[in-house]
Amino acid sequence: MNIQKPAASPNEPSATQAAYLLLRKMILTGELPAGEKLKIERLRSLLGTGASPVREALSLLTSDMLVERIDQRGFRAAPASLKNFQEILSLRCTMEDMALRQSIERATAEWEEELVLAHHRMQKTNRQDDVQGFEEAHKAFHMQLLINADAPVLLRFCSQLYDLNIRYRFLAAEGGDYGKRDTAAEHRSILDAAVRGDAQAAAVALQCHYEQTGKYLEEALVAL
Amino acid sequence: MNIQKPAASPNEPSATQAAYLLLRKMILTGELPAGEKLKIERLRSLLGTGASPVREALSLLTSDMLVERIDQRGFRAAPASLKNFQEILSLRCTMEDMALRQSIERATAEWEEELVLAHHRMQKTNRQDDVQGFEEAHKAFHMQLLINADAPVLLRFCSQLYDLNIRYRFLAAEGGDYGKRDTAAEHRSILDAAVRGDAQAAAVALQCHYEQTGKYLEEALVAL
DNA sequence: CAGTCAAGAAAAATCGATATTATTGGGAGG
DNA sequence: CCTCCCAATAATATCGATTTTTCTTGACTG
Repeated sequence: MNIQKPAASPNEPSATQAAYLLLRKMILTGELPAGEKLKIERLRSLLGTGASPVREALSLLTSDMLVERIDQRGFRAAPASLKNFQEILSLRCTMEDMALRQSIERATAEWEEELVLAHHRMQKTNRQDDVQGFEEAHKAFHMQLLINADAPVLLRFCSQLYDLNIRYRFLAAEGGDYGKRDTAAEHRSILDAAVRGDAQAAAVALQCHYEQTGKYLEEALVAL
Repeated sequence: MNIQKPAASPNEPSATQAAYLLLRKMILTGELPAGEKLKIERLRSLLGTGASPVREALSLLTSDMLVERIDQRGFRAAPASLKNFQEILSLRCTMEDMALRQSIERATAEWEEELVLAHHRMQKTNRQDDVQGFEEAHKAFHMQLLINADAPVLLRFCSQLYDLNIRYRFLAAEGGDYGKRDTAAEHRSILDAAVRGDAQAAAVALQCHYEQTGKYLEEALVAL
């Protein structure tokens, strides 16, 4: 007849999941600085949970290359370096290029609509106003560009690399100032090319988007 | 007085590490079939250890895409499919190509020597005789080809993809029969080109190596 | 007879305590 | 004064038991 369990408890996530999400966010935003030792006891009390979920969450974060695990001597937030940043940027360029082209090649009406939607949602968000919300929408847009490639492993890699990159954005500028760039225009030209079905133009626009990001962030990262 | 640890034991690995290595091997070789539910209790008794190390090992294997984790309903061995195999093969082609070219570009005497050594060790091993040993040597050779690229993230991806691919080899043919292929010759031509410093030739030889593998395995995998 | 629901069973997730291993700081010997 | 070794300390890793959550089954209702 009706929905069984709508409101009250919409599937509470496990403690591990909660810990995973929170720790991930803390590392991405730099709240847990790169290279920092991650002591179980400290995180345990921070999260108000037992040691097991914490350890498991950290193990999962290892997969995302956000945490390093050294057998018998604990965990630490993955170190950051200019070199690492450059490698990530370079990998993103080739892998997202590949994914984007495949995605556009297989374009469907549904995908295009979702893409336009994702772009719209991102536009509607003001980064100054709601960093968290913007970041989510921004990632959603970029992933939507690629998702139609129907290549789960490639997608996963791209998602990982995206997150690793985000971390450097926070590292470079606490406030998240984008400088003088007109990212909105960059996004729009990618969107337009994608919707037009012009894989080549979209790929070029995306590359350009990344080169700009790279140039901008490298300046800020020389301090590392 | 209290004999703590006769230096004899060279750093016993943690239970988690042991569990990780064993489970990984069992999944790669198909001893734990693709898609199979991985019940903690069963693995716990199999490994003769507690639940925590098992769970942690499974969490780590998630990073390698060898295990899937579904919140609150446990773990299962990653499913296998022809499509997944093809994606992995295709990704390997582009990523290893990239890594190999970079690696050769930066060639040094030490690297070349290590490469020749790795090749020699692989040649010396007979797969019929010692599957485990051959597989290790084979992976060592392929990774040595790429290691000089000095790109840790890319290397990690390649290593992951290699392992995922290995799994399909075991899936396709228990005995590990390589059919009528002369893999030794293929390996040699890659090695020769690499040592010669001819990145283009090496990359082509490697691609060829993979195409052969792909063709061979696809035949055996149609059953999936 | 199909669908619903609840009790029981099974499994996952978590906790609290303990065993193990690394790290640190201080003192003896060189 | 420095180095090396050892005890004290801190942190990690692991265990065993308990708590939730999911899955199964079978009786009941419409």
